[in-house]
Amino acid sequence: MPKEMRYWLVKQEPEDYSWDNFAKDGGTDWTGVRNYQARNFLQGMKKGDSVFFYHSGKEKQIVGIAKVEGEAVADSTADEPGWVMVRLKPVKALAQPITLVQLKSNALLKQMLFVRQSRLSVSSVTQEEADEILRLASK
DNA sequence: GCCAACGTTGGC
DNA sequence: GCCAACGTTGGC
Repeated sequence: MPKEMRYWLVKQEPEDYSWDNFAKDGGTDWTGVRNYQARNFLQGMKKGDSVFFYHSGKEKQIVGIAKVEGEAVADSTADEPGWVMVRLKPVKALAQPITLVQLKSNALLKQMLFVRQSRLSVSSVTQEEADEILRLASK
């Protein structure tokens, strides 16, 4: 039975928590999501899924790939119940970061949910989009 | 620094 | 339940 591979994208201000911080930590609980749509995506994550790591703010580029280490659990940093966090582990930095400009100039990738909805901090990525990102990143 | 897009809040 | 006002986010 072929294993279904799923892809996601999380966004982070590098000034708050950069890929380098993440790589140094060797993994982190993705906490602090306080948006229902983003929360629903977090809840959809399954162990082994791949997660693109995007730097917002000045950089605006996808910089690395992470992996989901486990199912969503209650967010320990939340004041109210109902919010979740997911344990993520770094896999590798992209050989070539993919900038937002590149994404927007690509017919397929400019359709990405997170490109269309820039404020969404966690989003899903389709297999086709993931393939294209990985193709660009290995150039 | 500005502004568009979006989500949340609170008065009615 | 509607909607105006407000706050936040993030691209430009």
